[in-house]
Amino acid sequence: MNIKQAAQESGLPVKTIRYYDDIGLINPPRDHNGYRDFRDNDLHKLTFVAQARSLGFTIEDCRTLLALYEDDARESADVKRIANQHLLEIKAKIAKLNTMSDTLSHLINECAGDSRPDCPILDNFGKR
Amino acid sequence: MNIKQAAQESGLPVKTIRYYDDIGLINPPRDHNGYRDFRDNDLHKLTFVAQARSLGFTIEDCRTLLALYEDDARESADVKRIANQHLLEIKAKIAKLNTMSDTLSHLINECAGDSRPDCPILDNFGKR
DNA sequence: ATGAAGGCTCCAGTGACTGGAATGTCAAAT
DNA sequence: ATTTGACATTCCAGTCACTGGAGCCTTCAT
Repeated sequence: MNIKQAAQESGLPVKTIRYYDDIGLINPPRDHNGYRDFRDNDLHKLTFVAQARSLGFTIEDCRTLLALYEDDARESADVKRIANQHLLEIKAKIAKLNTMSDTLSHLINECAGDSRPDCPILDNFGKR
Repeated sequence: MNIKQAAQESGLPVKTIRYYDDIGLINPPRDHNGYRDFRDNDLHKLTFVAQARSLGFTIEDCRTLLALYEDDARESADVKRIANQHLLEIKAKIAKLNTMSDTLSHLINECAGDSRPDCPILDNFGKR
């Protein structure tokens, strides 16, 4: 299967797939013409990575998870540890964004938003 | 005032301040020796940008907001519009992260996390 | 034979810094 | 007067995960 179809099946852009090959995340064989030839195995890896990335795992996480995926002797505890660590990071981000959201909402509420220059948002930014 | 003190007062790293100068966000005058000399005005801008950045505004937003900050004839509606737009983006990010968090939490709960290889997390990633 | 569509590689850019090297300046201690 | 150390400067490279584009090659249909 050529790269375009692999892109359609995995939902990843062609460019991204080539990038994943460049960094050694996948390693599809090549045809006589140099074209990548995607088999089931490569396609699985692509969907795997696509899923993991959509959950916010880094590429390096994906590399580790893929290795575990391929390792019949893995221990699910290893996977769970990585996932838990990542979950904590997600939650930390959410907390930070919530704080931002609250602060910003408050400022926006205070601001008249009319043609006058007075603006609590800017006033607040100017404060130390 | 030298850059180090400006960094302490604004809470920004020295490197970041130089970077803000490079990209023209601030424009402190130079002493005879080439050292930047931060005055009240520059310090205000630095704290302003630090605040805005901490709320997640992009550098380009900061540039616009700074211009409004310095513009006596501004209309607070302009500021409010930018802030509202940004608030929407923050909320979108939160929503996305919440989805990730939920999905991941669910998978983690399903995973035994012991020495056996069976792992619903990996299983799910393999699915399309 | 020609043209379109798809493949390939390589280079550069994104955002917002951050680290490091090489060099210059200043104030204080010797 | 010199030396040391802290601080300043610029410039280059790297981060992360792509993304866009140039230039070229292959395949397939007309």
